[in-house]
Amino acid sequence: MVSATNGTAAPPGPPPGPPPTKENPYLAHLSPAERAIGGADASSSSSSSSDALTGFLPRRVTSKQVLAALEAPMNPFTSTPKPYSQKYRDILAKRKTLPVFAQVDDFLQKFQENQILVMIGETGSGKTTQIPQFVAYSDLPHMKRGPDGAPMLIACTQPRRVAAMSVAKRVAEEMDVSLGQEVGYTIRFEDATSKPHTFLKYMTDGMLLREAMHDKMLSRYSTIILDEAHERTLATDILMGLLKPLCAKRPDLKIVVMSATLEAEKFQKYFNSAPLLKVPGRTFPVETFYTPEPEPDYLEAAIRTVLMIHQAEDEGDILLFLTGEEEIEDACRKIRAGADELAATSPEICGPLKVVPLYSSLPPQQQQKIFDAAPARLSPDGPPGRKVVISTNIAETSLTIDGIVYVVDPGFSKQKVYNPRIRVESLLVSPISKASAQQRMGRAGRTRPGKCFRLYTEKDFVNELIESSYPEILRSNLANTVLELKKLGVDNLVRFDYMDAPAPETIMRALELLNYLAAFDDNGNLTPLGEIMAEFPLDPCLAKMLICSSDLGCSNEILSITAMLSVPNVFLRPNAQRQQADTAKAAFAHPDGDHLTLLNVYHAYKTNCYDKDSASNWCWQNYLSLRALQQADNVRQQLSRTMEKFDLDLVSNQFEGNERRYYENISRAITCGFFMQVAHKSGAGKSASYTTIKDNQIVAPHPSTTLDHSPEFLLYNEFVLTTRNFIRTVLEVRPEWLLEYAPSYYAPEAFKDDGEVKRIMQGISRKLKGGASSGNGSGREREKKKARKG
DNA sequence: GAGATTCAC
Repeated sequence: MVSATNGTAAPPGPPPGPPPTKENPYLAHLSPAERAIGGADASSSSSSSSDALTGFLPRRVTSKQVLAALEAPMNPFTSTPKPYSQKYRDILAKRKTLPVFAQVDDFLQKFQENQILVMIGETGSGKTTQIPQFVAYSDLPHMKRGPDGAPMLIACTQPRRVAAMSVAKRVAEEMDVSLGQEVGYTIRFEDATSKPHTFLKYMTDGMLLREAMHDKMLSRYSTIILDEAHERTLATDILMGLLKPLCAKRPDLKIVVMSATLEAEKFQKYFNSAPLLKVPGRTFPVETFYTPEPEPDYLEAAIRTVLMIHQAEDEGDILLFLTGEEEIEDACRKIRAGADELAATSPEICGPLKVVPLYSSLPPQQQQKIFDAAPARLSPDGPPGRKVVISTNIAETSLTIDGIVYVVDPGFSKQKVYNPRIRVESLLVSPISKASAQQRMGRAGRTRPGKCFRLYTEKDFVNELIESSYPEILRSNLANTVLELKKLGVDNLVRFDYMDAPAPETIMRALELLNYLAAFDDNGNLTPLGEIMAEFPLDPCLAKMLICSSDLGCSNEILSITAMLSVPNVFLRPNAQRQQADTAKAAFAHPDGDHLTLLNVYHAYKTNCYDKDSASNWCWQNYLSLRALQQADNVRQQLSRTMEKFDLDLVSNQFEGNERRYYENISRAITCGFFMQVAHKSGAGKSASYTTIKDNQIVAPHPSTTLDHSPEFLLYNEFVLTTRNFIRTVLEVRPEWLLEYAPSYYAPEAFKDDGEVKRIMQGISRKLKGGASSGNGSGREREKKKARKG
């Protein structure tokens, strides 16, 4: 039994767990009544519901037993006995044809004999729906009780909310139970589970990570299944790093890591050579074509290829992958023009072509169009119509379009990159990985055999494309993650067992920031403030600003601003109506900065939108995104609950007759969180420019700003690297506040170079020291006037 | 005087 902790070759035998008792070593964790499943006590009223599970020994279940139980008359998973419905049997017949079903035996054996199991299940294998059910027969979580008296749980994590919801719904149907009872899901803003009944829970990976913050042992879970692990989201990576050592402390906990395609070896190796189970997929063959020579202009080549397919290939829809909104809209226009020309010149060969763009910021109504049928042929014996969807990589994983037969893959996507030196995340058009290329190709073979046209050479595919995309953890600012890890009890962040360790500089940058924000003390330990900050689903700067706002009497306002900053841009600016949109925005503009403008918008939204109709009308008239505003409202509610939990008062300062003060306190609170993101003006008049403090990057306020002047100090929410260095969502701040709320960061000694900012800070701190002896307020007031002149 | 790749708490 020595190897039980590391998931390697645990010999067949009693599973690790509670100490054995006389009657049945495997049921010791059950209450006496529950132990009777073996058949000894048949008099209890609930026994009939358990008939199907008679003879089941937890984690020593055979495929024969499972297959028999699936055919039983009564559902053994419901709390009161219930006969299976006809629908259940119909679905069961279909389930049995899934590739995973052929491997129940293999799965159960490997699962039961090992603590950790790695599974490769290709698309269409049925792994996401079936494996958790197989685990349920083995774990019997509904008959065990966790530390809080509720049933034990099987978790299956997903990177996306929609997947968690839709799979849970499907599995509830398959098990003939109601969604939210025995089978449920948990995603942000929505918990469709029932504590006394749920034993199988689908959830987003981020949600399980949040739960781990409050229960480090994850003691309610008997098995955790990490699905889509190959996507390597930040949350999945952190979860893997937490679960690996947890296995030693929880010998009864089992882990299944499910992944598509390659890289299984990497997962196996990481989890101490865990065994591997391969399940074939069920897709149609896709023939792949490469270009003989590299294409100098992929956009032009893509358009040409789509039109070529339209002329020369059999009926079937096309999916083209491009990198972004602008490129997609551009390609749509050009392909429409090309198709019109073809239809005019050779109507006997080319039928009608419907061109549909797809990207995430498109309103849902427009996104639905990807599911429309291809246009009909113009005459009964004319050439068939065709649909072409031009999409970002949203169609690679998040959205599946049935009926695609041809995929055109230029080999590029926009990817996030992080530069820790200047603490900036930016987007870069980069070559995709082999794994992405495979994924794109697979989209052609979902309903029948297809073709994939890669607009690069085979040689480039083999030699130039990396195997898999870099995991998110290597491409992100980790401030938030580092805070979370500390809260999760990870002491040494550098020695944490990452599957791929981030650059030390990225971690150092995060630690530094958290130390300046006073979330970490100088020894790198979490402060009481840091403990609270970690509870907010926010970036550390936002969390700090929100927490500070209570003392400044403006938490209601900062709460609204935080929510607005946490959702996509609320301002719409359709190409054809830019001017009208800008005029509409001007009505909300606050001259001192965009944060205050956002506050105006939120207030206006709340006063003008009291029902569905008023909301959509008002937003439409004001060029605002209703979707984003509703989301902001949702976020605001969630944050206010966290505020209450920590007794952070929700308060406002008086506005009437006190406007200047009202806004000043809001600006001060924002400064508490964002003092590290401030730029200083150099030069004057039209030649004025801004330089970020300490990082010394030359930046310009983003043209979308509502600021109407050029203050000496400008705080920014975001640094964006596009055509130039822009700072977006900016706010005028006073240098005295900087020194007041971040004395160590702005102490004159903390500046390496002698610059103007250092001199200003020297001046202020001298005055403050002088003023301290002569009282408080008046000295500071004089200081402000002085600073404004300078 | 610009321009969002996608998810997640």
